Amino acid sequence: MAEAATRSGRCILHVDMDAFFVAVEMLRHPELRGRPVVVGGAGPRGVVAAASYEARRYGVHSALASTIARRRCPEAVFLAGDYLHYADVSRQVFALFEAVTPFVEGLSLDEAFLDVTGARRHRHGEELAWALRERVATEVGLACSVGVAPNKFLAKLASEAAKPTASPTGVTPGRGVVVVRPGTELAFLHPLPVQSLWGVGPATLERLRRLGVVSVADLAGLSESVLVGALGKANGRHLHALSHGQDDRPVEPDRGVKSVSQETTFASDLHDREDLWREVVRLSDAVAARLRHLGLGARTLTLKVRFASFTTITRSVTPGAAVQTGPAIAQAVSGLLDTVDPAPGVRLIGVGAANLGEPAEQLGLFDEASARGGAWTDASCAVDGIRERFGDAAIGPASILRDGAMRPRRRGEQQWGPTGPDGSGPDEPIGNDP
DNA sequence: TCTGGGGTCCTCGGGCCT
DNA sequence: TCTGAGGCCCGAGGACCC
Repeated sequence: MAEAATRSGRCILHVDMDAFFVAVEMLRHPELRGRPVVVGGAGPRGVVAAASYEARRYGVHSALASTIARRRCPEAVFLAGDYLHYADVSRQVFALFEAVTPFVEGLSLDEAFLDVTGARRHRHGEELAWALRERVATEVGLACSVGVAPNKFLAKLASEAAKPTASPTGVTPGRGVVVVRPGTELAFLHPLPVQSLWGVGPATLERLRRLGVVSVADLAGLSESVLVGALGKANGRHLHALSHGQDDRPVEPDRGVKSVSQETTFASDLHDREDLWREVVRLSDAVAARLRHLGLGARTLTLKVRFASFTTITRSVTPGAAVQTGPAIAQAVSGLLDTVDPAPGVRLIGVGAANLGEPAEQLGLFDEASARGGAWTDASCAVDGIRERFGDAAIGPASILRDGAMRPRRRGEQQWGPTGPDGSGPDEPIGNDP
């Protein structure tokens, strides 16, 4: 079955930065090297975004509640994180990727697929992987792990196998580069636990366990019809193909944005509709600014609410015209907010925009401006210009003002959870100083 | 005091139309 | 006029990923 994956002769690299956010912080704070370091939300509802391998020895990992992380590793240095700086460093790293091949598909700031099938005419895939790893280390100062394989999903598994590991006894350096050669796909793949596969999360794992599936080999032993019956058509077919090493998805350098959203978790639950409305206006404004930056409008708007019980609901509306201003989005979402009862307590609220396309004209406040294409569009462009010159905090919707204080927030700020009740959060490393 | 933020994709049910 | 089938769109939510 691996033949299908190799017949095309593709060579894909998956490059994954090692503990990226933490590693970037260590470039700025060399004194932190060798210490347990955690980047993430430091407030009562924050989560870990990244942990150094020294911290992982204590069972600290990404998505772990910060409170638990502190309990497990009290001596760790906790950093609030600086998303914008990480994005800057990411651009440097991606520039090195693009020097190897134009076919680079970024998955996140710290991870990408590279199709080096063409570049391989000059050098072997493995040679390219080692050279790239070396360049990232010498020119940016960061470590990465690279998987080399005939398709994307095997390359991803290979890079995982190349990574360092941490256990209570210590940190074991990774192999750096792992190659899955054509003809060895199934030997590499089948011994792995089934949850290694892309798309097998807790829910799917539980269903597979009921079928007696533990390893990828077990999965490969089931027919496609059995998997479709258990997991649905798309997921069943997908996992059946993966279990046989088959993955024909191309590396896509320009994957367009499909949706834009912004959400926020409150340090303490909100019960008042007015408070929620202020947040909706602020989030709508932020989403609109990003839409304008992308030159897109949204036809579908979604309100997301997570209650104190952690149950989450979404409500969406498709008014018709594609909008890209804060007031237009807030207006559409206001009707959705009216259907929500905040009495039980709301811990998170979010505004999303989907069904993206050419922006339509907006309803205007002023006739003259409306006739020219929309007052809110004009006003929003002016706001964009002010923010460009003076920063995001310089201007915002008046309706989010309370007690004379606006609470602007930049994109990427507080990426990993709310700060304390007073809005404070650590900017400098906290924990036991050296 | 457990559980963030930003995405993508899929499934399912209901409404509408032919 | 009624009914069922099928296609399509929309809304809601689940699952998964980094």
